[in-house]
Amino acid sequence: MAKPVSGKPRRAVRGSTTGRPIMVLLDLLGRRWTLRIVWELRDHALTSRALRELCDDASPTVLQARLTELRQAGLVELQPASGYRLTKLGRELMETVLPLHRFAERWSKSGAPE
Amino acid sequence: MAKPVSGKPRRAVRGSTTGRPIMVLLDLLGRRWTLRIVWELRDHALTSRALRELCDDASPTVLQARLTELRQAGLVELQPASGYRLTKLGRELMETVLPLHRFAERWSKSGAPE
DNA sequence: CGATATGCTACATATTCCGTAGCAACGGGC
DNA sequence: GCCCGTTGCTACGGAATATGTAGCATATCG
Repeated sequence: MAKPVSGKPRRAVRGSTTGRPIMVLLDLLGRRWTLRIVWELRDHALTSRALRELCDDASPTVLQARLTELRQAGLVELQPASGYRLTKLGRELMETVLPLHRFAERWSKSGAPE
Repeated sequence: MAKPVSGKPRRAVRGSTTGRPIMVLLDLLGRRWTLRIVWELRDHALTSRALRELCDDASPTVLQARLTELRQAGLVELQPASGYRLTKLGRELMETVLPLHRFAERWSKSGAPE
């Protein structure tokens, strides 16, 4: 485990210059694999490698970056024993994202690209 | 690339090789500006240029690409008079995404990066 | 005819992502 | 001790995307 997540401040988030929370959030979630990661962690902790497999073997570089971002955002935490998992806050996010599943089903039957 | 939206199907969506609707959807939404676009269209139609301003002046290249994807996905349509707006399906998506706003507020007070 | 606004595109530059490989640290079995 | 498998994580070069600026064709208004 290299870095205590608190390390670098760096420019808040890409895009969204306003700082409005919703923009920061949309910006954070609108990155490759971020939503997917949260989704895969929805009901069990996963090791970094298990997570990678579930994410179509996305490259560890990005996954690691996303995981760091998500940890800085307080949505994901790393448990020495079990691996990565959603924090309480992360689980709240999951709650609000879950309905997407039902929508996706409806969507795939009406307008989704194949 | 001037394409009538119905033109080519082209490789379904990046990543998500499974084809499960939720993956396709997460993949679609997990792209730069996609979520933001849907958000900005949440309750009024916008011309491409107005949309651009609202999206921190993102480059027209990506926005145009995203808009095309969203149109192919049946979530956004272009009205000659009023500009871009959500379809019925797009509005349903918006419904399921709206709770993010409230979450973002809570989040910004507990764990968000500044 | 301008003048203005629309949707959309070209192209070169920056940024980001991918894929492969590999590291250091921890544990278990022997 | 030693080997072996697993963990989290990183380096690096090439591929894919995004950015920024400019501009096109069309349409609408005066």
